[in-house]
Amino acid sequence: MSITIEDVAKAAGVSRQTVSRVINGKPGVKPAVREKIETAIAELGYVPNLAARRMGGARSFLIMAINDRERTIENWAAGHGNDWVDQMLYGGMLACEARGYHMLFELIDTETGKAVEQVRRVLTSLQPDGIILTQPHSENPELAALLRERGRPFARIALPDANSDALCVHFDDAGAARAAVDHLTGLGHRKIAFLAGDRSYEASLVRREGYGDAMKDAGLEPLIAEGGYSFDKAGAIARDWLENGGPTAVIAENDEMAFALLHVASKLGVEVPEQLSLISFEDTPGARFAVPPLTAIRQPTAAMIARACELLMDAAEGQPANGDHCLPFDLIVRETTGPAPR
Amino acid sequence: MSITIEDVAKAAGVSRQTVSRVINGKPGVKPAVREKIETAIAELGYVPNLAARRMGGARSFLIMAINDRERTIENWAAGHGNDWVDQMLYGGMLACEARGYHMLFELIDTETGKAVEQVRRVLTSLQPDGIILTQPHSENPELAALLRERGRPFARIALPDANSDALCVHFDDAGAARAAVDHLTGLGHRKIAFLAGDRSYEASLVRREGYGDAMKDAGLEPLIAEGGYSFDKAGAIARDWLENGGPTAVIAENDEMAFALLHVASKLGVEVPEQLSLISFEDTPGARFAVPPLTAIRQPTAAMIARACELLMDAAEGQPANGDHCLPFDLIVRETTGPAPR
DNA sequence: CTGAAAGCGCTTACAG
DNA sequence: CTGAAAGCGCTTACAG
Repeated sequence: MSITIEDVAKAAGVSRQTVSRVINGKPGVKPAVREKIETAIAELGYVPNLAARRMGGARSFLIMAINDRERTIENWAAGHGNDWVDQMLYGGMLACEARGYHMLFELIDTETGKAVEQVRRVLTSLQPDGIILTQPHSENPELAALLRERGRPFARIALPDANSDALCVHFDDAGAARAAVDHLTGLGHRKIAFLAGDRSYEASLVRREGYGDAMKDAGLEPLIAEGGYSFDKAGAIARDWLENGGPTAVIAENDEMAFALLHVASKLGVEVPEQLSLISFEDTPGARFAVPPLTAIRQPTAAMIARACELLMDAAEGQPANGDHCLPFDLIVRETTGPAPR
Repeated sequence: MSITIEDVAKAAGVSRQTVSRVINGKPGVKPAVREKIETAIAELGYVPNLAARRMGGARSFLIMAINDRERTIENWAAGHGNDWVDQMLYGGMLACEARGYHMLFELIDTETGKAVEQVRRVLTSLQPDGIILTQPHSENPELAALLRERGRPFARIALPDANSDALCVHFDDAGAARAAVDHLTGLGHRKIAFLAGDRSYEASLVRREGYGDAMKDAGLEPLIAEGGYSFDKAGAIARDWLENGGPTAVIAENDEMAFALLHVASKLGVEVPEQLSLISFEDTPGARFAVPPLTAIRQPTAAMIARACELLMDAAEGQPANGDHCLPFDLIVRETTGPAPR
């Protein structure tokens, strides 16, 4: 029912292998023949069937991103939107499309046993040419082992792992923490706290370190509190700080905690940014709707996924990619940072 | 390299057709044999290769949702998040997954010529079992014609089209408009305006009608203004109303226009909801962040896409689906509606 | 109830 | 530079 390679071959008066060569941009076809084939393709509107290509032994032209099932669904169900997924699709779909690939997107359970089983299934049912592991799957060594064993190229969206040379794409967490500190010291702040997330996240550790180093370099005393990425925990910490002459500036590891700070400050009549400056490390769409709008580090999510796709497509085409790729972040200054109060 | 149907057949001591029957849940396999095969499948961890299934002449197990390229990318690029895409994936991915299908998501240009060409391409490259057409593609007759000509089941997320019996899934726009009016009259409002979007959208027309009928039934005078879904246009209209003793309540067709109203009201010192009540017809995540949070009609996006997927999977499995399917909406009362001022 | 045959639309070696 | 052959992992009729 559809036009096949055979139809093109017939129309161009050649064999189907020759058509295949042209489709795949392979050398060794006389220019005149190539042109005849290209004309036939255009006239017939021929488009190769990907399933058949795959069966023939070629690539699947599929890049699969693996996301955390629970967290993703939770966000969707709450109607919160999901900035991560949006930016991932933005970066990934366009990168794939540009080279004739398609991006697939799977929800995988966090629990290792289930995760391995589920990834195994999609690996064989869909046969993706490359896999992108996002948090927290990107830090799961068993998943990496499975992929390596299957010989499937994969990219971790995560900080480099000393025990592994797997391809990884990330951004400069430490540098971003330092940039946040520098922005604040530039405004005259000296009591700058870091409202941290969870120690089980590698990135959180690195950010703390970047923060600590920057503070030390500025001759300031670091102050780190554990907010666990939670609104309530962060709120309690904020209340303690604001009621007891704590920091004049806070760097929060995610928007949720930044919102808590804003909330408590408003309740306590502490003005932002006049009396308290605030930087978030996340910048979801809500950051812009906050009152006042949050100054924030913007992670290059779309760019990281796009890069991962590029590297995986390169690998699928025979140029194995590896190493770690660090992408630049942005510090977006909005309205929650201002000169330190005297 | 992967386990194939042949391996299972060998392990169970049967032919591969018999295994195929079991995989596909077809009748005519002796219970004992079926069990033996199922055991082998479990032990070997066999998972069918979808590309091969497709090539063998079966389904592709792919459902493809077609979205507006420009609008989607625009939202992503602005870092706005994209509630529609999120809810679409939420409803669609889970529905597909539950029956062993996968949801694919394509960005297609609005311009008809390009759209037809692009859809034609993905149709033959990916061979989806079903296609979901979302706005504005769902109102493009050429796309519907192409799909019909190809014999591919498709569902329009749109209001029923009198000229077509194509499967369509939508929600009760007119009923939602009426519910908004009723909520407002229940609060004592009598001057209730409808801030409409664009006449080129079928849904907008239907909502106007629902609004008009409800007003008439309540013995009230309808007042419709054309806001074109635009912040600026809506702002100008709002200013005119608020400065000249206009309506005490407004129903806006999208959040953008509702935000404009809020913005102008705040500028003019008009208190919401004390002096002005407001209902939006969209309820993106931003609606909750608005000050005050918006009372809104919530469209059942996830449910509509899930339903479309169900119907298309039914069709792929031989139970052709048709007709129009109307899903219920929610009126979420937050803080922008209150008793009419006296 | 079960199996042998043919074929889906491609690609990969292998000849020439 | 080009083509004939074999095969990828399945499924669909068709026999028995």
